[in-house]
Amino acid sequence: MPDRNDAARERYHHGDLRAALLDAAEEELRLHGVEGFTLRGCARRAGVSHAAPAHHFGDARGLLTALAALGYRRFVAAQERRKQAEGAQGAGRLVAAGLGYVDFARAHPALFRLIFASDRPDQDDPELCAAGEAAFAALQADVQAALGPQEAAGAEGRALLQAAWAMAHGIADLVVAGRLPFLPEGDAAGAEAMLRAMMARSLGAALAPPARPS
Amino acid sequence: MPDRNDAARERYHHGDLRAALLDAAEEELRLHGVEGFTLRGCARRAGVSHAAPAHHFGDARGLLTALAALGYRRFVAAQERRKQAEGAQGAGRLVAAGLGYVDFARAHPALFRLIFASDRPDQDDPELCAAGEAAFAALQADVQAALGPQEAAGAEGRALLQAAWAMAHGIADLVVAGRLPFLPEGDAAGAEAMLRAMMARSLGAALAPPARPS
DNA sequence: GCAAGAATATTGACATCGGCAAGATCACCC
DNA sequence: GGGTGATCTTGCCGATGTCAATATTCTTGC
Repeated sequence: MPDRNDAARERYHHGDLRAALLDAAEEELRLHGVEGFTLRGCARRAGVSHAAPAHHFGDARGLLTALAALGYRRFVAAQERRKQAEGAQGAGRLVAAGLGYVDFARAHPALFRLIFASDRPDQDDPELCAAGEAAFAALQADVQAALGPQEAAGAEGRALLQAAWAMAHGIADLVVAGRLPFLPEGDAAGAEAMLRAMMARSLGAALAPPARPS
Repeated sequence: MPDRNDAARERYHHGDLRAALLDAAEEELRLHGVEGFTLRGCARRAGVSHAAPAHHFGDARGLLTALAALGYRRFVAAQERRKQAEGAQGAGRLVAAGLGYVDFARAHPALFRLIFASDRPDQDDPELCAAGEAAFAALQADVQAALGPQEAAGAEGRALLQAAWAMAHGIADLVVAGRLPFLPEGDAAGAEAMLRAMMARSLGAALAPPARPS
């Protein structure tokens, strides 16, 4: 194994082309969007021939599926980061998760669309399915934190889960599309307060059940 | 003008190729999605050569832009239909509009994605801009109906508008993606009740301001 | 050590796509 | 009824995704 780190790109065998292609694909996606994504462009960016990706991903769909799965895991991580950073408890975890949802969409708009609004990834792929199920499980756990295991399993739990999810998703998708009209551009704190208020609204009475009714 | 209705497809000049191409494009979009959309496929479906669309729409983007504008107007009409069918008043108009929003997304998923989640239409196109502004104006009018012109112009009006929009959009986009887990498939009335409850949740206190607090 | 086979990457080919240019056909107007 | 502009076709080009054939390198067994 004669050091393959610096001289990797000069050799016939790349060394870690799979990871390099995922990096290249992410950058291509960022620059050109899902609809301008090109397998040959990825290969060029990674410095290999146009047919090289096939050995690692099969076809373009395979590469985009792997990228979507990778992005999905980062999406869950962004929500987790928010929850931990805020030390959120109870229903506050749902609010924090929603803000993390939007964080991810703003940071990686093309990846967000690849995951949620594209037919190109293979939704039956086991890795992608697992990533999606992990995201759903985290959401269910947050609903439990908000309502307790008893309520969370019932109709109110389902309603809360769907409402929080739909609100977060709607905000995120509209932000990516540049269609949230009153979101302040320069004012990060103001924007955050607005998003927080929108999330809180979707939670309804769940936000402060043990407190007095104001 | 020797009757051009039945024999139109046999002639060198089509007669109304622009409209025929829009029909063909809608069907192609429905079948293959935005990402599988093909200008040549549209031309084939309309029974003309592959270069014919250029004379009416310039390029593929032009055709998709015109289709998006057309779809946007239908999208507004779907919301209007709901509001009238329910005879909705006050904040109920926002709920009805949200249900119309979802109606459209379910009936025309690919068109919905073309409008809200695609970079291919030209968002600076005057016709498309006008359609978008009409949709926004209708939403503003519904907020006025819910809060009155006074409140609607203030911060609460902006918050209500964005919350209702984001909730409706989130539901619609998740439905199109097949990701609303608890939406009953066969039970139309149950599904409608669930969507209605989600919309109502996003409106917060605005739903029944003149009534007693239950 | 080293040869055989597997893994990895390249080259070349093909069908299809979007867009352009040149030519054919038709409608309309004076 | 002839000309002019609009409409449509044909042919072409570069780019793309995928496949087959080939070249290079790694690994494994002996």
